[in-house]
Amino acid sequence: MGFQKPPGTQDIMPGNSELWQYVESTARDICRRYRFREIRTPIFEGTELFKRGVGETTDIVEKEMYTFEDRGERSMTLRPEGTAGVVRSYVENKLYGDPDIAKLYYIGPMFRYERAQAGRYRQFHQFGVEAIGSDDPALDAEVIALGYHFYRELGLTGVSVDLNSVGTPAVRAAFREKLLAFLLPMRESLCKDCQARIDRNPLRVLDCKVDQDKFTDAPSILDSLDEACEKHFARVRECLDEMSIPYRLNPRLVRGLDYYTHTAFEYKAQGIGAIDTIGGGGRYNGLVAEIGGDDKPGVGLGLGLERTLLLLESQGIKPDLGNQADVYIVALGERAEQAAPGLTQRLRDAGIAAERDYLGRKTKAQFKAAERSGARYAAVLGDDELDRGEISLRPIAGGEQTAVKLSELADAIKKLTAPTP
RNA sequence: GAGACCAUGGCGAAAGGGCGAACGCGGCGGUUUGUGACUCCGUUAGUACCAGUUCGAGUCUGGUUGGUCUCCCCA
Repeated sequence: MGFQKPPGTQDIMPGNSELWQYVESTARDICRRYRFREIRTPIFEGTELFKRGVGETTDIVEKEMYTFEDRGERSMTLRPEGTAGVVRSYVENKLYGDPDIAKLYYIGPMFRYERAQAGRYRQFHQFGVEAIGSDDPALDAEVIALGYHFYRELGLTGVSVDLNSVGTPAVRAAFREKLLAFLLPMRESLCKDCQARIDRNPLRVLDCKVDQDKFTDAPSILDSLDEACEKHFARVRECLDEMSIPYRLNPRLVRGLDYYTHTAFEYKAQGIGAIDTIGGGGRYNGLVAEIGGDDKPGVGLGLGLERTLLLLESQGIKPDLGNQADVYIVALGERAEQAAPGLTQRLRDAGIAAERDYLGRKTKAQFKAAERSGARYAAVLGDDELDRGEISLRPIAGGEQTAVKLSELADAIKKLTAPTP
């Protein structure tokens, strides 16, 4: 029957879109305070960018990208994450030439071809920030703080920060060997998934839910860090402590993108089905060079907006969205209907959210519509009022209606609907 | 990529092969030619789609599409 939206996508309808706007404006205001500025990059890029940036062997690149050939026979991909595009833009626009580091944020859709489930969609939205140009561990901490601040500002509780250091590529390679030496002998005793993971991504085996207890003696990456990594990580933790940002050390935390170095972190919360990660990020010191720019270090995060919204819902948080009308014009009779458009326009000119009936409905139905509109007052216009150059303001919630001069209607409404503490 | 469950009006929800698809909410109209939230009355779908079994299917079978959830992985 008719057309349907593609699987794993959503129509964000009125009533819900206001909630999105609220979450987005919260993100923007956080960024204003942390001095991150918005960047808007294309939602598709050349496929090669993601292969290079995200990593050829990641799940994202191997099986989740929306890749297509454009009419010029170039391979394009709908962005599966935000960092690669931002870094590309950083390099292309030569931001490395700026005297200050780049502190950028974005809000927008991402695309991954996966089976949808609670909190997972094929088109989803991320709020992300990237700070490029400094290796200061304080910046890692600031990015972590920003995300934590965002959730707290929305009123969410139970959001925790998992923190790890994944070192440098050299550190990781060495650790990988150590880990394999530990895992391979016990290979047969591990669950099926882990046996497969040993080959693909041994670091992830430690995260297994089934075999948790078998890994108590497993080597920890935190013990394998070299001096520079360790120093950086220690300073990150020190900064977080000073900022009063709580976190949980999780040496088994591994992120799904290849570009992370040193700091890696995830925000976790319960309440979205089987999913507990609501956002994450980390440092990516080799990425800018990989994309073809100067060897600039960077750190960033990406937060799932759908997951944030889901969490708001599961925690029963309902912000006042301010999507109600201020006044509803009830027109009684033909003359009133004649006068209604002009009257409505004058109110809107004065900054008032004015609604009226366009379906030729009877009085009773107009009052019901007035109630639905959320307006606190109905402005009732009939022949009597019209003759006297007046209009009646009737409180929707009940009570006496008062007559107001038509010329003073806007002011009267403003006075009546002014926010009262 | 694999699996489980589900699919009736704007919404919620009945009908476990058979009279005109109950009921509630909501909408519209009337009761009350122009001042609503109460009452009463009327009205508002043919059961996601396609095919099959049957005298007869919303109810059984198969397929398609979509949804929910889970594994994998992540936001």
